[in-house]
Amino acid sequence: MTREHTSNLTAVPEEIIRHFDQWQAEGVDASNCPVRDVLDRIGDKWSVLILMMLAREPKRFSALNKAVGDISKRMLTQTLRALQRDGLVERTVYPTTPPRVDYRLTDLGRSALVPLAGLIVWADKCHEEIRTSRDTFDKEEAVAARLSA
Amino acid sequence: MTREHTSNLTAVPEEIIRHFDQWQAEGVDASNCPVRDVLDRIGDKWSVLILMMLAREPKRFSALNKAVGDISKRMLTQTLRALQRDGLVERTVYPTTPPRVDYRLTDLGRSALVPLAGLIVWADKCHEEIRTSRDTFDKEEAVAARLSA
DNA sequence: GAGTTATGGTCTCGTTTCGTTACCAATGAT
DNA sequence: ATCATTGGTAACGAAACGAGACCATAACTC
Repeated sequence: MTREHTSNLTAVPEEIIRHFDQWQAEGVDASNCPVRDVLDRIGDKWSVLILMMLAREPKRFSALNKAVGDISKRMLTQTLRALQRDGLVERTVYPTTPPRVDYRLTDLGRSALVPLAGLIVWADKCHEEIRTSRDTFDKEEAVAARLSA
Repeated sequence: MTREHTSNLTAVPEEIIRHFDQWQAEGVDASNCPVRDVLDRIGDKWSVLILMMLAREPKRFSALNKAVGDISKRMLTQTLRALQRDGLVERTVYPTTPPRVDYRLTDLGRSALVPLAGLIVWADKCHEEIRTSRDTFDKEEAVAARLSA
């Protein structure tokens, strides 16, 4: 049993766990927890995606709209405004006609991508296992439903 | 050198950026992007919080309810079911009266906490800067609104 | 033996948020 | 004169969310 294998799966830094413990003791309401504050914002449906899309280079509104595919203009506007408000994204308007608007990451936005990259790698690695688990769960649920009917 | 500054302080691994580029080329619809699949799920309002709360040890439903504070029982149930379905959390029922139900992280759930910890550290470090940015943005917006009125 | 308490939910209902579609202003091309 | 293009807004129906009432069961209290 290599230590490497086990600890890769289960090594949550003790320091972080202590952090969690502390928050837990106080109760992590939105009002008193900075992590809540930040996670509620970028933890929405589109923010992470858009940060990803801007990683390499600035993009125009329409390019983002096309890159994400199933986002509506409404939500794209809304998400970009929120990211801009939080200082993760910068908006530049060129007053031509038709107008041209560029969105680019700020330093803060780029810094966010570092931890997000870790999450993305994890998601990519584990999504197969997750899908399998979902299938199993749904099948069991279907069986249970049939029994109770 | 297309990008002059910034890469010293905030290095996003080139490998990750290439990943983004690739997805971008195809357009990241929910249907074809594994990261979307996973992020849409755990990127909701409560999942990350609950994973955090379970980091140290299993917890009962009521303990989670108290720890998170402003979550409703409805959403707690819903979130826990989703996490269970995805195989991140395990649910154990002890058929006593009143019933007792434990929730604990699976190995997969623990493995998620590693990248999440990175995100949490980032959030903790940057939330002050983000708040400042919000204040500035809101103030400017207020000025703009007054001008246009 | 009636009332109280405790747990882990579910149900209902009103509010927020989201997604879809239509529309707009300004200009250059046809 | 009409149409296409860009970066959005406005309005409306649909879906998700939050607050609170309710429930089953049994042990304990009076």
